Amino acid sequence: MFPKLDPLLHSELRLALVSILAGVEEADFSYLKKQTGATAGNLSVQIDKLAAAGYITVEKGFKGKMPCTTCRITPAGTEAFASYVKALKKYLAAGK
Amino acid sequence: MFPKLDPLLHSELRLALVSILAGVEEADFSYLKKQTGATAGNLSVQIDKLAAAGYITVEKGFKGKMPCTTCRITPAGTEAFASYVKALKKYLAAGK
DNA sequence: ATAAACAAGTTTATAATATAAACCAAATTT
DNA sequence: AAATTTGGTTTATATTATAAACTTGTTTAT
Repeated sequence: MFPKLDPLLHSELRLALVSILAGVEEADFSYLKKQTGATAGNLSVQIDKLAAAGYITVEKGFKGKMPCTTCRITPAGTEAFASYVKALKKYLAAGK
Repeated sequence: MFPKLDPLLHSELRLALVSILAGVEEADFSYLKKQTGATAGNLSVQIDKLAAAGYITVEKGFKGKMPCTTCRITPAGTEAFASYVKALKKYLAAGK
Protein backbone atom coordinates (compact mmCIF):
# COMPACT_ATOMS: atom_id res chain seq x y z
CA MET A 1 0.00 0.00 0.00
CA PHE A 2 2.73 2.47 0.95
CA PRO A 3 5.84 1.83 -1.10
CA LYS A 4 9.22 2.42 0.47
CA LEU A 5 10.58 5.89 -0.22
CA ASP A 6 14.19 6.17 -1.35
CA PRO A 7 15.81 7.65 1.76
CA LEU A 8 18.38 9.43 -0.34
CA LEU A 9 15.72 11.49 -2.00
CA HIS A 10 13.45 11.79 1.00
CA SER A 11 15.41 14.75 2.31
CA GLU A 12 14.36 18.31 1.86
CA LEU A 13 17.64 19.58 0.51
CA ARG A 14 18.60 16.58 -1.61
CA LEU A 15 15.14 16.50 -3.13
CA ALA A 16 15.39 20.18 -4.00
CA LEU A 17 18.79 19.62 -5.58
CA VAL A 18 17.63 16.75 -7.74
CA SER A 19 14.52 18.66 -8.63
CA ILE A 20 16.60 21.59 -9.86
CA LEU A 21 19.09 19.41 -11.68
CA ALA A 22 16.30 17.49 -13.38
CA GLY A 23 15.32 20.71 -15.09
CA VAL A 24 18.63 22.10 -16.24
CA GLU A 25 21.68 20.90 -18.14
CA GLU A 26 24.00 21.73 -15.27
CA ALA A 27 24.26 23.92 -12.20
CA ASP A 28 27.17 25.09 -10.12
CA PHE A 29 27.57 25.17 -6.36
CA SER A 30 26.81 28.86 -5.94
CA TYR A 31 23.68 28.66 -8.01
CA LEU A 32 22.42 25.67 -6.05
CA LYS A 33 23.22 27.44 -2.81
CA LYS A 34 21.25 30.49 -3.85
CA GLN A 35 18.27 28.56 -5.14
CA THR A 36 17.96 26.29 -2.15
CA GLY A 37 18.99 28.74 0.56
CA ALA A 38 21.13 26.00 2.10
CA THR A 39 24.30 26.67 4.02
CA ALA A 40 27.50 25.84 2.14
CA GLY A 41 28.36 23.06 4.57
CA ASN A 42 25.06 21.33 4.29
CA LEU A 43 25.10 21.71 0.53
CA SER A 44 28.59 20.24 0.29
CA VAL A 45 27.61 17.21 2.33
CA GLN A 46 24.38 16.53 0.46
CA ILE A 47 26.02 16.93 -2.94
CA ASP A 48 28.58 14.34 -1.86
CA LYS A 49 25.84 11.92 -0.91
CA LEU A 50 24.03 12.29 -4.18
CA ALA A 51 27.31 11.86 -6.04
CA ALA A 52 28.26 8.79 -3.99
CA ALA A 53 24.93 7.25 -4.96
CA GLY A 54 25.58 7.99 -8.60
CA TYR A 55 22.57 10.28 -8.85
CA ILE A 56 24.66 13.25 -9.92
CA THR A 57 28.14 13.94 -11.22
CA VAL A 58 30.37 16.59 -9.75
CA GLU A 59 33.00 18.30 -11.83
CA LYS A 60 35.54 20.54 -10.24
CA GLY A 61 37.04 23.27 -12.37
CA PHE A 62 37.56 26.99 -12.50
CA LYS A 63 35.54 29.88 -13.75
CA GLY A 64 38.24 32.43 -14.42
CA LYS A 65 40.46 32.04 -11.42
CA MET A 66 37.73 31.04 -9.02
CA PRO A 67 37.01 27.42 -8.24
CA CYS A 68 33.71 26.26 -9.57
CA THR A 69 31.92 23.00 -8.85
CA THR A 70 29.47 21.92 -11.50
CA CYS A 71 26.74 19.34 -10.92
CA ARG A 72 24.69 17.36 -13.38
CA ILE A 73 22.04 14.72 -12.88
CA THR A 74 22.79 11.24 -14.22
CA PRO A 75 20.39 8.83 -15.90
CA ALA A 76 20.30 6.89 -12.61
CA GLY A 77 19.40 10.08 -10.82
CA THR A 78 16.67 10.92 -13.26
CA GLU A 79 15.22 7.47 -12.87
CA ALA A 80 15.42 7.52 -9.09
CA PHE A 81 13.70 10.87 -9.02
CA ALA A 82 10.88 9.59 -11.24
CA SER A 83 10.41 6.52 -9.03
CA TYR A 84 10.41 8.63 -5.92
CA VAL A 85 7.75 10.94 -7.29
CA LYS A 86 5.65 7.99 -8.31
CA ALA A 87 5.98 6.35 -4.90
CA LEU A 88 5.32 9.54 -3.04
CA LYS A 89 2.09 10.14 -4.85
CA LYS A 90 0.69 7.05 -3.20
CA TYR A 91 1.13 8.82 0.12
CA LEU A 92 -0.56 11.98 -0.98
CA ALA A 93 -3.81 10.60 -2.27
CA ALA A 94 -5.62 10.59 1.05
CA GLY A 95 -7.60 7.40 1.46
CA LYS A 96 -7.97 6.70 -2.24
CA MET B 1 11.16 28.61 -4.74
CA PHE B 2 11.26 25.60 -2.46
CA PRO B 3 8.92 26.06 0.47
CA LYS B 4 9.86 24.58 3.82
CA LEU B 5 8.40 21.14 4.39
CA ASP B 6 6.72 20.48 7.72
CA PRO B 7 9.26 18.15 9.35
CA LEU B 8 6.53 16.42 11.29
CA LEU B 9 4.94 15.21 8.11
CA HIS B 10 8.14 14.71 6.18
CA SER B 11 8.63 11.28 7.66
CA GLU B 12 7.75 8.09 5.89
CA LEU B 13 5.72 6.59 8.69
CA ARG B 14 4.01 9.72 9.97
CA LEU B 15 3.07 10.69 6.45
CA ALA B 16 1.54 7.28 5.87
CA LEU B 17 -0.40 7.56 9.11
CA VAL B 18 -1.82 10.95 8.31
CA SER B 19 -2.58 9.82 4.79
CA ILE B 20 -4.58 6.88 6.13
CA LEU B 21 -6.34 8.92 8.78
CA ALA B 22 -7.28 11.58 6.25
CA GLY B 23 -9.33 8.97 4.46
CA VAL B 24 -11.20 7.29 7.30
CA GLU B 25 -13.28 8.29 10.28
CA GLU B 26 -10.95 6.53 12.71
CA ALA B 27 -8.40 3.76 12.87
CA ASP B 28 -6.98 1.71 15.71
CA PHE B 29 -3.39 0.85 16.51
CA SER B 30 -3.50 -2.66 15.09
CA TYR B 31 -5.04 -1.52 11.85
CA LEU B 32 -2.43 1.18 11.43
CA LYS B 33 0.30 -1.30 12.21
CA LYS B 34 -0.96 -3.68 9.59
CA GLN B 35 -1.45 -1.07 6.91
CA THR B 36 1.92 0.58 7.38
CA GLY B 37 3.98 -2.50 8.20
CA ALA B 38 5.63 -0.53 10.99
CA THR B 39 6.94 -2.09 14.18
CA ALA B 40 4.80 -1.46 17.24
CA GLY B 41 7.50 0.61 18.89
CA ASN B 42 8.00 2.90 15.97
CA LEU B 43 4.27 3.24 15.53
CA SER B 44 3.78 4.13 19.17
CA VAL B 45 6.44 6.82 19.04
CA GLN B 46 5.20 8.40 15.82
CA ILE B 47 1.59 8.40 16.97
CA ASP B 48 2.71 10.25 20.08
CA LYS B 49 4.47 12.86 18.00
CA LEU B 50 1.47 13.45 15.80
CA ALA B 51 -0.74 13.68 18.86
CA ALA B 52 1.65 16.08 20.62
CA ALA B 53 1.48 18.34 17.57
CA GLY B 54 -2.31 18.22 17.66
CA TYR B 55 -2.51 16.57 14.25
CA ILE B 56 -4.38 13.55 15.59
CA THR B 57 -6.27 12.55 18.70
CA VAL B 58 -5.62 9.31 20.53
CA GLU B 59 -8.31 7.61 22.53
CA LYS B 60 -7.51 4.69 24.73
CA GLY B 61 -10.27 2.22 25.39
CA PHE B 62 -11.09 -1.45 25.19
CA LYS B 63 -12.48 -3.68 22.54
CA GLY B 64 -13.95 -6.48 24.65
CA LYS B 65 -11.26 -7.02 27.26
CA MET B 66 -8.37 -6.02 25.04
CA PRO B 67 -6.90 -2.55 25.11
CA CYS B 68 -7.56 -0.63 21.94
CA THR B 69 -6.08 2.69 20.89
CA THR B 70 -8.11 4.66 18.41
CA CYS B 71 -6.73 7.52 16.33
CA ARG B 72 -8.47 10.26 14.45
CA ILE B 73 -7.15 13.16 12.43
CA THR B 74 -7.94 16.67 13.69
CA PRO B 75 -8.79 19.75 11.64
CA ALA B 76 -5.25 20.98 12.29
CA GLY B 77 -3.92 17.69 11.00
CA THR B 78 -6.05 17.84 7.89
CA GLU B 79 -4.86 21.34 7.19
CA ALA B 80 -1.22 20.52 7.80
CA PHE B 81 -1.49 17.56 5.46
CA ALA B 82 -3.02 19.71 2.74
CA SER B 83 -0.26 22.32 3.11
CA TYR B 84 2.39 19.67 3.06
CA VAL B 85 1.05 18.15 -0.13
CA LYS B 86 0.87 21.56 -1.73
CA ALA B 87 4.43 22.42 -0.70
CA LEU B 88 5.79 19.08 -1.77
CA LYS B 89 4.40 19.43 -5.24
CA LYS B 90 6.75 22.32 -5.82
CA TYR B 91 9.59 19.89 -5.36
CA LEU B 92 8.23 17.33 -7.73
CA ALA B 93 7.65 19.47 -10.78
CA ALA B 94 11.15 19.13 -12.16
CA GLY B 95 12.41 22.43 -13.40
CA LYS B 96 8.98 23.92 -13.98
C1' DA C 1 -4.74 -24.42 37.97
C1' DT C 2 -0.88 -23.11 35.75
C1' DA C 3 2.34 -22.71 32.21
C1' DA C 4 2.98 -21.21 27.50
C1' DA C 5 1.96 -18.32 23.89
C1' DC C 6 -0.17 -14.12 22.20
C1' DA C 7 -2.05 -9.16 21.98
C1' DA C 8 -1.37 -4.42 22.47
C1' DG C 9 1.37 -1.35 23.52
C1' DT C 10 5.41 1.55 25.97
C1' DT C 11 10.12 2.64 27.16
C1' DT C 12 14.71 2.86 26.26
C1' DA C 13 18.80 2.42 23.58
C1' DT C 14 21.13 2.78 19.21
C1' DA C 15 21.97 4.02 14.60
C1' DA C 16 21.41 7.20 11.01
C1' DT C 17 20.52 11.95 9.35
C1' DA C 18 20.43 16.64 8.91
C1' DT C 19 22.42 20.80 9.94
C1' DA C 20 25.39 24.29 11.46
C1' DA C 21 29.68 25.93 13.17
C1' DA C 22 34.34 26.27 12.50
C1' DC C 23 37.83 26.14 9.44
C1' DC C 24 40.91 26.68 5.07
C1' DA C 25 42.93 28.51 0.76
C1' DA C 26 42.90 31.52 -2.82
C1' DA C 27 41.21 35.80 -4.93
C1' DT C 28 39.66 40.47 -4.66
C1' DT C 29 39.03 44.92 -2.73
C1' DT C 30 40.48 48.98 0.10
C1' DA D 1 49.44 44.71 2.91
C1' DA D 2 45.40 44.19 5.64
C1' DA D 3 40.70 43.18 5.42
C1' DT D 4 36.99 41.06 3.00
C1' DT D 5 34.86 37.91 -0.05
C1' DT D 6 34.37 33.63 -2.66
C1' DG D 7 34.05 28.89 -2.76
C1' DG D 8 34.20 25.53 -0.63
C1' DT D 9 35.50 21.19 3.21
C1' DT D 10 35.72 19.07 7.73
C1' DT D 11 34.11 18.22 12.04
C1' DA D 12 30.92 18.45 15.72
C1' DT D 13 26.23 18.61 17.44
C1' DA D 14 21.42 18.12 17.57
C1' DT D 15 17.54 15.72 15.88
C1' DT D 16 15.19 11.80 14.00
C1' DA D 17 14.05 7.32 12.93
C1' DT D 18 14.09 2.73 14.22
C1' DA D 19 14.55 -1.44 16.59
C1' DA D 20 15.17 -4.11 20.72
C1' DA D 21 13.68 -5.09 25.09
C1' DC D 22 10.18 -4.83 28.34
C1' DT D 23 5.30 -4.56 30.51
C1' DT D 24 0.57 -5.76 31.35
C1' DG D 25 -2.94 -8.35 30.66
C1' DT D 26 -5.50 -12.23 27.88
C1' DT D 27 -6.32 -16.48 25.76
C1' DT D 28 -5.19 -21.23 25.00
C1' DA D 29 -3.39 -25.66 26.03
C1' DT D 30 -2.08 -29.24 29.59
